[in-house]
Amino acid sequence: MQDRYNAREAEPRWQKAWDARGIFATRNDDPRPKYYVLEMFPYPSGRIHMGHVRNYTMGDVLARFMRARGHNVLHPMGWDAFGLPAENAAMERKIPPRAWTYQNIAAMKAQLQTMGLSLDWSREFATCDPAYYKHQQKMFLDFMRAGLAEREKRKVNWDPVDMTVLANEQVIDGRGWRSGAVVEQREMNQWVFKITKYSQELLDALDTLDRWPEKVRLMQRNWIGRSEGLLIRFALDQKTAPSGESEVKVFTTRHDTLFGAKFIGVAPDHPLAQAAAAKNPALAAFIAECKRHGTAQAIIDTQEKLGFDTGIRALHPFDPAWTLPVYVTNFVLMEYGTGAIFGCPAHDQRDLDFVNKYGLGVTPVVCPPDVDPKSFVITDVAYDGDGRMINSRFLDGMSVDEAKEEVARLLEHATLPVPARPRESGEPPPPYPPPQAGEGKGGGRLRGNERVEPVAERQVNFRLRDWGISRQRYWGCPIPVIHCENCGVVPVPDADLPVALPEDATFDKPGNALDHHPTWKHVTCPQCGGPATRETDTMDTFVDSSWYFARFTDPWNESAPTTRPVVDRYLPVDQYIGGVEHAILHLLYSRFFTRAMKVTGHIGIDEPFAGMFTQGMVVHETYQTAAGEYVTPAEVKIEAGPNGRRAHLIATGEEVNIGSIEKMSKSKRNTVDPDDIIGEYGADVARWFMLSDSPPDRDVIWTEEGVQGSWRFVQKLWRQVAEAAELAEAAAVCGSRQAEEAAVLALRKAAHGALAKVTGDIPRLRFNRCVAHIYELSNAFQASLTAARQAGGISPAYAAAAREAAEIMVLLFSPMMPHLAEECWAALGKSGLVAESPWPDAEQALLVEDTVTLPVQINGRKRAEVTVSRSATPAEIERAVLELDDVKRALDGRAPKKVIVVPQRIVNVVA
RNA sequence: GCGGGCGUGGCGGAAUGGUAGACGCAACGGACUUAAAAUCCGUUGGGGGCAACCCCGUGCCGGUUCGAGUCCGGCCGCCCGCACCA
Repeated sequence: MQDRYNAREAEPRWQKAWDARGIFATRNDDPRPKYYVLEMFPYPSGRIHMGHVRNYTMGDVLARFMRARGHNVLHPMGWDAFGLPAENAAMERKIPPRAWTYQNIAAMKAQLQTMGLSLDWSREFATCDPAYYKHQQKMFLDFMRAGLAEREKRKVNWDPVDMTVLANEQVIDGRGWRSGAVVEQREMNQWVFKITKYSQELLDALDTLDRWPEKVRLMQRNWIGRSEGLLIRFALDQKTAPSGESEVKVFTTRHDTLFGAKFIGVAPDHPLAQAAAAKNPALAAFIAECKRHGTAQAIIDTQEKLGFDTGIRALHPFDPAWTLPVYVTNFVLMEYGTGAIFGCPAHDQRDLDFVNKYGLGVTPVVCPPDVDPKSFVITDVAYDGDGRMINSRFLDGMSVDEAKEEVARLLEHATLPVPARPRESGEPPPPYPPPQAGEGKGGGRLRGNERVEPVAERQVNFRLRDWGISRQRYWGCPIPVIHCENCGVVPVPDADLPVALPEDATFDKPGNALDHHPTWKHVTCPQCGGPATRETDTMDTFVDSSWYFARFTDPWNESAPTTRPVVDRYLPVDQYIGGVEHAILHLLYSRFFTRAMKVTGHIGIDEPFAGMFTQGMVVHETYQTAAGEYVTPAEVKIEAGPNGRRAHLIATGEEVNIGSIEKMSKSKRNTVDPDDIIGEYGADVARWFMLSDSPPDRDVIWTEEGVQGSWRFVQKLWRQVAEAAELAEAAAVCGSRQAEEAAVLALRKAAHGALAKVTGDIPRLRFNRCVAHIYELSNAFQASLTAARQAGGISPAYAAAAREAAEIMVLLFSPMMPHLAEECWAALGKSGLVAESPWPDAEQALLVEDTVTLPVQINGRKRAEVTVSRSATPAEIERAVLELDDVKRALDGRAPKKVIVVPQRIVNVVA
């Protein structure tokens, strides 16, 4: 046996051995209970980074563990292969997106394979493969038929640099999430998925996802943004209203404050604002000014609330003699509610700031408890708490909730004439539950000869918008529809799928290469046979990743996206692992998509991911030269001494500044290449270090010292196992020694204790604790071996115990360091592979002690210990404790006030 | 502004309301070595004492409890998410 473990030589050897036996290929007819482990599949950028190493190691530990526990584990991998970088590469390097993508996939796959992951590569696919996206196109058509995919004229976020439309979620601080360019608003025809049909359901079902991080559920809850309120129609004073306008609809959650109303505020792009601006150049200028600020200058906007009096007056719903001025305001959003509010300054800070600026007055209508209504005034801090209604006529004395109910009740029974002109835009989003046929807009009932509608209706509003999926890009899944002058929008017949991307697109001008292609879009209409054009928009890449987890269950099915019995058996994913940056978009879209697939018969469940885990980032120190340039960790040598750490450039010896710890990034140059680490130390060391120290959901700091510590531990394990193997061989020839019974028992207890702890911690993904338990076992093992060596002889019983401990230890670290485990397993003379060995069961008898040592506290401070029989009664324990010298001294002859005995835990004497 | 999370040695972090600091890193001492590396053995929250031991200590201030890092209330700080959301 070698005295050093050679990872570079051993790791590829064991990878080949696993491969040869095909042990990670999952069979769909395997009858054992299934367990689906999935890590978020990567975008094929060309290189893996440490974040991937961490993510995939965690999933692999779980997969190997569950496999050893007898499950039919599905652990697949694929490629999120569509996306803009491929087109950028095409432009910059004249390499077609497809070639670039597959080249990257090959490189990254080779890297992943050096990690020794227990992946079923037979299920691998890339989303850019027509064999994948043809099913996606099929589902798009199914969604269309089910009313879940529609074409709408929409105001969209246009990224002028990427020349594409972005979803609201992809606009961050008014800038494109990828390009960083300031986003413009444009009206365009867009395909959308009707995710808002599921707003309530997506919200409600969050409560059932008990194995998701609370943080992620909360983020989704906020994103969906449900609010209950009242939609109130304010009639306009006809003398002041623009022609054709008779009312303004307002959504409010504070209808209790209606008697504190001082103005109506409408968004700059509200129809009423537009109508008023038509005859008022100053107003038009104000609106243009608002729009110009619009997105980017959030900071300035938050400070100053601006408005412009339209001259229009609205009638108070409870008092036609009371009119409210209608202002165009810069703090009301067209995108939320109806794009109009009524302002109650006393109980809303924004309204108060506004009113104070324009001198519209303040009337408090909710009086806090324990405050005298007569002296209650509001000057510059609004009161948004609970209280009793005041200054509110018939509402006076009610609570906020009672007042809300009363206002809603009265106004939903009052009526106003139906406006003459149907609204075009500014309609509220669809109410929940959806209106029944025959109800809704344009309806109303008759009063005399006049059509009337209620003044108000209770409404639930959601922040969530429909999901716009059209992208003006080449490298994405084509939307399978055809535009015909005669027939309109015609779905591509199923038989003609896939609508494949042309291979010969060119990328020499900005915009959509698919649209620029000379021939691709010109087709005949499937309905009338006349000339027609293909849709040249492709789908948002989030569509691709919204169902890949389902496709993995049967990627061989050529005729359908899924095979029902198979997909229904494997889903939901038991444990999904990925970065928190996908907490909203990807996870919410996938949840919607699964429901849409259910409606269209492709799947039998609602929730795709039963367990979700968000892992932390990999962070690293930064290094800067005196000139302020960042340098990479590889260029730096660190020296540590009692006076701290110093860093020098290896090349020149120049001292560099050790800077803050940050997420690994190219710009800070603080990345560490997984290839370098695996090449130098081996995959097991990289894997082990990723699991050590930090809890998996927190950031982990990558340090050279830590990696070296892991490397030393690998060598230590190897030596220990080797020593145990030699002991076992020697056992037959050694004479027996009875004195080692205690050593045998202690060693066995250490091994089985660690086994029990690791077995409990892996399914909870508490890998840092698993690592600590394995260190502890190794330390105990080391101490035991040293003591045995010094005792001068080894009994067969001890040799057997050492061997058992070694085997358990190897099995315990095998999910984390699978190559080393195989090498050790072979050294122990075991036949077969660790990867195919069952997980051992701890012997319960070894987990309990015959005697227990309890800490003894006096007045809550630990002062002594008492060792008693495990089965001792509290009375017996109390008697033993009172005999202790320390306790006697503390009591000084007096009787204790109280003695608390917590069985198996602690004793507290109250003196 | 709203919501959530976190705050423990030199550092990363352990600790079902029950012995605070497991385990690792770093540092220091010793053994082995001509020497170094590697390895092995030990020390390492602060203060006091010759010692047995004693006192203090989980961001700060209070509270509940026999007992609080953990629960409750109020501050302070950091991180994350959302944000004129009506």
